[in-house]
Amino acid sequence: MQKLKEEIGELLAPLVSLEPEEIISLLEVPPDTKFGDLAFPCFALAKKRKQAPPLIAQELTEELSREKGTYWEKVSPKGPYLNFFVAPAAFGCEVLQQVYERSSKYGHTNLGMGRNVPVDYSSPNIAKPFGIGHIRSTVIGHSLYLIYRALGYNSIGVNHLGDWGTQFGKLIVAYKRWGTESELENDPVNYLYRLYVDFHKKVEDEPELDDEARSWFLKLEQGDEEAVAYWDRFKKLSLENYEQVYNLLGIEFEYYHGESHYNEMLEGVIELVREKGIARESEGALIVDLEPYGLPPVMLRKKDGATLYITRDLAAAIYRYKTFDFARSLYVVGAEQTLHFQQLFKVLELLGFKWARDCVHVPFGLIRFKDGKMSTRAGKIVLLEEVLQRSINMARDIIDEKNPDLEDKEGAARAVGLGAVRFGDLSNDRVKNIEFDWDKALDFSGETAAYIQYAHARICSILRKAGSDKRVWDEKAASLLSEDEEVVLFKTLALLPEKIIAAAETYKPSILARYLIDVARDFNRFYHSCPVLGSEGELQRGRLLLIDATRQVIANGLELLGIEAPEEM
RNA sequence: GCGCCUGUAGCUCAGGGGAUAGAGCAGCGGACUUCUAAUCCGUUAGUCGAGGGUUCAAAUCCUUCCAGGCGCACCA
Repeated sequence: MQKLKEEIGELLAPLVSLEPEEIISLLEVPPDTKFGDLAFPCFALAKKRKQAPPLIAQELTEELSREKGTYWEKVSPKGPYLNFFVAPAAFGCEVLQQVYERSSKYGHTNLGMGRNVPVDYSSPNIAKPFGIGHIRSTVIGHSLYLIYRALGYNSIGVNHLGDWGTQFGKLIVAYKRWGTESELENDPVNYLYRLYVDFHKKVEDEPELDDEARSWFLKLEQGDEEAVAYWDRFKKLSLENYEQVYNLLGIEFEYYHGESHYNEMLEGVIELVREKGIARESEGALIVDLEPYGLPPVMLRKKDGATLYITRDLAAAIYRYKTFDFARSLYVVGAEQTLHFQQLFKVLELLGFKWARDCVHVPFGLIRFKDGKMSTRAGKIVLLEEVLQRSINMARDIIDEKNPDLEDKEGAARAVGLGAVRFGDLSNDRVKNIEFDWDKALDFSGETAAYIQYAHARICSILRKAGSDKRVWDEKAASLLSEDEEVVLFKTLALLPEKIIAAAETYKPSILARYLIDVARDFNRFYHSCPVLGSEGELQRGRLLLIDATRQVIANGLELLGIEAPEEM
């Protein structure tokens, strides 16, 4: 598609006295393929030429009537638009050859030139179970990590564990007051969670518990032996639980640098802020006044001397820049922390760090219950493991029913079950809140991962039956594809590279997810009207190339969403 | 009170200056002796939250209002 655009840019440039790049950026896709495949809107020329746009389109058409390009074969005016029609044989051939040659790298580019992009994602709070609320950061972040990697960036997964903070004070108080060793041993994470919930219940009647928790956290920050021992234990037990989930999801991080990792750097941050003269004491605490920038003040140190979340985030940001010299630094964190990141980036800017503008908060909406927000404190939470397990079980049931003879049922059930949960989070715009609903989370019909995976499996099945010897590049066969369904399909396949770029630029994997739905739909239509194995000779070879390319596009796309593409299901 | 986000078909959502606003689900009716019917085809459905403005052109940009969500100094 890019080649076609470039061709049109070069072609039109002398006629309309615009730069080819300008023309390319003006080109748009018509709402209906009957109009054409790419349209040049003539509004922009109206003033310059002192002519009505439809007339300009008309004239340009006449000037081009004798021309014909490599990838387009016809232009025609429609109202104010100059519409180009692709030359199916040449274009299809080009697309299929690209996919064939680049195979698992089709759609990948080297835009990033190997520059570093740390992606802060998942980042659960230690001592709380891994809830469904954390899946969004995990799944969206991981997909962005993969997408940036495909664009030639060296993405670096950073799990900014919430392994520091007052919640540890709370846990220590709760455990010391009413916890028991045996229960902790028995089911660590859930037990810690229960202690946490109980703490918040009891604090309503005994507000002094809060002070006690704060003082335990202060002890922890000061290296008190008992406090550190508790902290260490709670952290280890929680990490073991998270790792099970990460293993199931196939996620690894380059760094598990939690908040505690930055403890030694906090004094330096405070020093730096003082040096730059942007902080002041207020009511015994150290704050940075951001009022001139329309933001509330931020507190870097409490009156009792303990630091806060943002102090550690400042240290982490600086550390990441020093360590990675990043092109961009992504924070895949819920939208409820938007203000926090505005403040964080503003303070970095005030500290004189030019790279502050390369820090990006990638927000996403909350997952909510019908009756309100999930709350760890109140114990209202759905465990991620439970969702994943139920989804896998459901997929297994469907496989038992639809494809009882399948060999690797377990693998397919995992791919489909996990894919469904992931896709649910990736296919809609991240900023919207999601209402958690079991039926929806476990729905495998319609616009879902299963729909895409099914198309993939069907293709694999045909290719298996055809035999691998038939899958060789054959330019003549590829240029034979001219049925509507064939043309629509390879035109869609041509879009993968630009969709990956768009997803990266907007930090929205949903663009890729929606695109894959289109690919699967176009394939299914093709499947129902154009027999592959039932066709013969060159045409069959051409169709095999087409579906093989489709398979490749789906596989490459799903991979970037972190979703498996099973060969049978 | 102030700030940020969201509001599109009965439901869940795409589209984020351009041509007739699109999918899925649900409903109804069709298509398996033929490459996996987890599929496909047809059909019903809209004051794009409301008003005002900018523009040749607004669901899309600006503005006011309404509704919901999320934040706003000792949590993360």
